[in-house]
Amino acid sequence: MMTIMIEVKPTLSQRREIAHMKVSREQMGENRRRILDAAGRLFRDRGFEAVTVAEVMREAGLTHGGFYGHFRSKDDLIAAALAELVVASEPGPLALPAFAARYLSPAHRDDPASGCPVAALASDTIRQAPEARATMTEGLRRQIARLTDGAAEPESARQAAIGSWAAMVGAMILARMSDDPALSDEVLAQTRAWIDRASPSTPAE
Amino acid sequence: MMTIMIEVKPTLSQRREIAHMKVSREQMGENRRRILDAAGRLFRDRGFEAVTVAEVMREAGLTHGGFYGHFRSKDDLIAAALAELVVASEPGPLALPAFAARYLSPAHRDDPASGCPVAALASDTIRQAPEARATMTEGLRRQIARLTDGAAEPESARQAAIGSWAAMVGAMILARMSDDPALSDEVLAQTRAWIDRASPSTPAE
DNA sequence: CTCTAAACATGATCGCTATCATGTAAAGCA
DNA sequence: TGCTTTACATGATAGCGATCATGTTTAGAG
Repeated sequence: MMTIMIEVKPTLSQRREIAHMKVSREQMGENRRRILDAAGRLFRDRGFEAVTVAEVMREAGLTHGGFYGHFRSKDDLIAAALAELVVASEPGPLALPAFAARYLSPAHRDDPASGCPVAALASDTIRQAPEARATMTEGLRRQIARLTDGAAEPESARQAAIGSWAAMVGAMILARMSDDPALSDEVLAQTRAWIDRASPSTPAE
Repeated sequence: MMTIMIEVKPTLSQRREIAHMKVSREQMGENRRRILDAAGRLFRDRGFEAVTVAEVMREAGLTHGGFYGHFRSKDDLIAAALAELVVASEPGPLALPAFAARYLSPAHRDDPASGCPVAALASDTIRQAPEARATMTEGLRRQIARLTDGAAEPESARQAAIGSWAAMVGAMILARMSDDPALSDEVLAQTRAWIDRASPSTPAE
């Protein structure tokens, strides 16, 4: 779930001086990707509601008018952006203690925009359109699968995967919610220790 | 955190036929409580943004005009409603396995409006005014205290309290997010089992 | 009992945002 | 090369929602 940080500083300067133009099909595809990427970061940073369509387009280096040439509606963009975020994570196995250590880091807490979409958007998704919820549910299945991949005892591994994944998501939300830095740090560290203690010992990732 | 469900079907009929009136100081206090109660339920159910001031007032049996006689702004209402929700929970100790069982129930999942304000509103609070975040942080401290109350070894108890509280909040959010009932149920059950397994065995609540 | 202030209802206002309407120029086909 | 379509820019539109303005009545002070 910890998506790889992608640096996309769009070369909007290229388009800056030209007014009214049609771009190549290739450019259009890149523009669409830029929109999705900007949306993914903005949504994680501020939630679905607080982000405006115009703002996403601006971040993507375009103006608000062209938006409806790419997406049917803002809800459509939300669904597409979530799918992109969930699909973007590679399906490789995740060894629990090492993964938890990375996930529960202050760096991750302090940078929601390029962090886990579940920690950032799960609550918002609850009230979202069915398609968005379905995408996140599929992401949850995949995450459980990744966390149980290569386990000896499937049953206890599944319990550990679900339990520690819930703890990671909950801890990240609580840590971001807390305005007391010490308590916030402690939530991360203690949850990490808690997961380590309860996890079947696994070699490094 | 699991607030007691309070049935407040206001006797607005009493006010229905009367137009333009000043109410007694006592009535005003009751009205304020009604507003806070309605806000607390609506916010938990649909989040801060999706709930309108007019809607809260309607639910409280009043009209939107009187709102600013009670609160400075919607943000002020949010802060007050959160404080009410967090303070309302009695400070008694919570024995972990029993509390987790109640918390991680399908009934709780299916009724956010009268359920835990943290599971419902923690993510929303992250982007809220400082006062709201401070209130929730204080609530987190209290919750940790309640979960560690009466423990033999303070250190490991604190770790267990934080770890399992994070797991409970995370599991509730994931369970509400999932559109697959079976998976949603499983998240609750497995997280509960995970907490039980990792918890120092405690007698019944 | 009078008078004043309070508490709430009704009815604006004002800004913000999703979405649509129109124009333009270049891409891509014939 | 000329024509048509398209991708995007610019400029509305329209509805919603927080907040304010005003009026009315009665609680509460004297």
